[in-house]
Amino acid sequence: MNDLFEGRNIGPPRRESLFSQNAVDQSGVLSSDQRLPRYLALRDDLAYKISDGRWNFVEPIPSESSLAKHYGVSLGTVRRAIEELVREGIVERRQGSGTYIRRSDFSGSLSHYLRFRSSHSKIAFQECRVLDMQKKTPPPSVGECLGLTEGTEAIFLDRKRFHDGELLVSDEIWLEPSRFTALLSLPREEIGSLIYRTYERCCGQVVARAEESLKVSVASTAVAALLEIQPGSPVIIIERTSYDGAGHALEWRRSYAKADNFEYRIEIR
Amino acid sequence: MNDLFEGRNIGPPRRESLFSQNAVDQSGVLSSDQRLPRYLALRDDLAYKISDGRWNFVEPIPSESSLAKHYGVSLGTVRRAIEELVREGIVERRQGSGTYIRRSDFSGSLSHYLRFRSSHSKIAFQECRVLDMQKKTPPPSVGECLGLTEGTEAIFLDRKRFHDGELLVSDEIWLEPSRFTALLSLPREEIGSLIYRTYERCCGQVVARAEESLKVSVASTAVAALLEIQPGSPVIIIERTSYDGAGHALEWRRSYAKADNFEYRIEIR
DNA sequence: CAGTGGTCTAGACCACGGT
DNA sequence: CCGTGGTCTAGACCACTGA
Repeated sequence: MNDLFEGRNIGPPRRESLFSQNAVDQSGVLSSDQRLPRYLALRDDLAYKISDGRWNFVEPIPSESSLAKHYGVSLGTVRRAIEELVREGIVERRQGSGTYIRRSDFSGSLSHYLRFRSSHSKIAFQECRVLDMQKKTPPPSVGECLGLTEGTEAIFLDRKRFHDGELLVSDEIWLEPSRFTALLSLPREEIGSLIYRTYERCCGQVVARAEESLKVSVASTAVAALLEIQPGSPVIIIERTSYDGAGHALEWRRSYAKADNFEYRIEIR
Repeated sequence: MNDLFEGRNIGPPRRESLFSQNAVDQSGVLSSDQRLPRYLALRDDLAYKISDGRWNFVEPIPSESSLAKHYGVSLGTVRRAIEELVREGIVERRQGSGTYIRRSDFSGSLSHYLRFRSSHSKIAFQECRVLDMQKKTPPPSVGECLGLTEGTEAIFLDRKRFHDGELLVSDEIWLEPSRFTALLSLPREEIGSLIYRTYERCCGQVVARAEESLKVSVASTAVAALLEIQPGSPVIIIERTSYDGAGHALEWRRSYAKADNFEYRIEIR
């Protein structure tokens, strides 16, 4: 039970302040940067323990009061640390139940902002098909992004997304090869639209975070063929790099989408 | 001095709880929804006082301790309320100095994400020119957005933005007429690129918040002429509605930009 | 019903900013 | 130097969840 906690240390009393009531490293806790506020040191330690996979998604992490007791800090400090993690989207609180590790649902992804004008029904029918999956040498920039040495093969997927039968998005996906070998033995039909859940179920890889960029271009003949549109039509290009909890790149992808189906809204403050 | 505070009430003791130590409406304070947590009631009251312009941008709002005393709540509750306002971008704290009302700097605006490939110099030279300014009847959708009755004239501006001498963005701006009449007597040359500062200086109108949407299209002949590009080239269309602190729409604008100069990046969690 | 997070208080010291 | 926000503690009651 106590091994639920073993990890890095948060830091000794830090700052020789008079009011540091707690002998802070009694129970094998605390140590790190010192000048860092305790709630941040705690945040870092919790983030580390979350990323190394010792806690799962279905059970809550240890309760606030047990954390406070374990680390020898006050409840308020624990709450502050957890608030940070909530703000960062790493964790989510459920009153009466506990604090849970959050998986990204990618609701902030730019490809969420594709409108589907063709769908007159309320529920847009979405279908995903993986047309190709093989080991292949990625372009140098992609290989570098995945942390591969020059010339190493990666896993390549060619995927198409349809809405109400209309082809809207074409994805080119590159995966870090050593972590995703299990995927290659999976029939292509079983890699559905929830590809990140497949990564979890089949390869034990959890995407925690991603970076996306969006730009606009006109379809070359090659891209036009991918999307079954006229060359010269405007297309949206979304590139995404996905990372696990430890910050290692797992996936790089580039999506081409018809530009007339895209609208993005934000609020500025 | 006390009139710095007069405004709405936050609410009587709300919830007949035993631990409600403070006779909460002694000094003319508190009242509102009741079931609302106090820190939210306080947040609402502060937001109201900020929006009605009783406090300015150069001085801090009353200190946490004076707010706590005035409202008869604890310091922690005041801090929680202010944290909300910070999170919403309404206010910003400066340690040792005070808490200040924040003006939006629009750093989150989508038009910030225009890359300027033409500029090889480090500093992109930006120039803004207002080509036209007049009273004009806006399209019904714009008039409605500004809260005008059908057929009422608004103030229209045609503005171009250049980078290193190259025309990149064309703006069509519509302003709520009664608040911006002073603008009409200003020479067009004096409305620079910091148009929101002009609104403040010249008309006393402060933009607190805005909503933006982005979509992609191909240039019609009219738009192609605006941007001096070929018809059929891809263009970015950014529409923005700006609001004052009380939530009234001040400005509606639509910007056309060359698509090949746009790249937007986000992080997903 | 026990346990979790949510709200709230009261009061301490610290670090920073301006006078 | 004083006043501001920043960190931290200790302990209370409330509202919700799930067994």
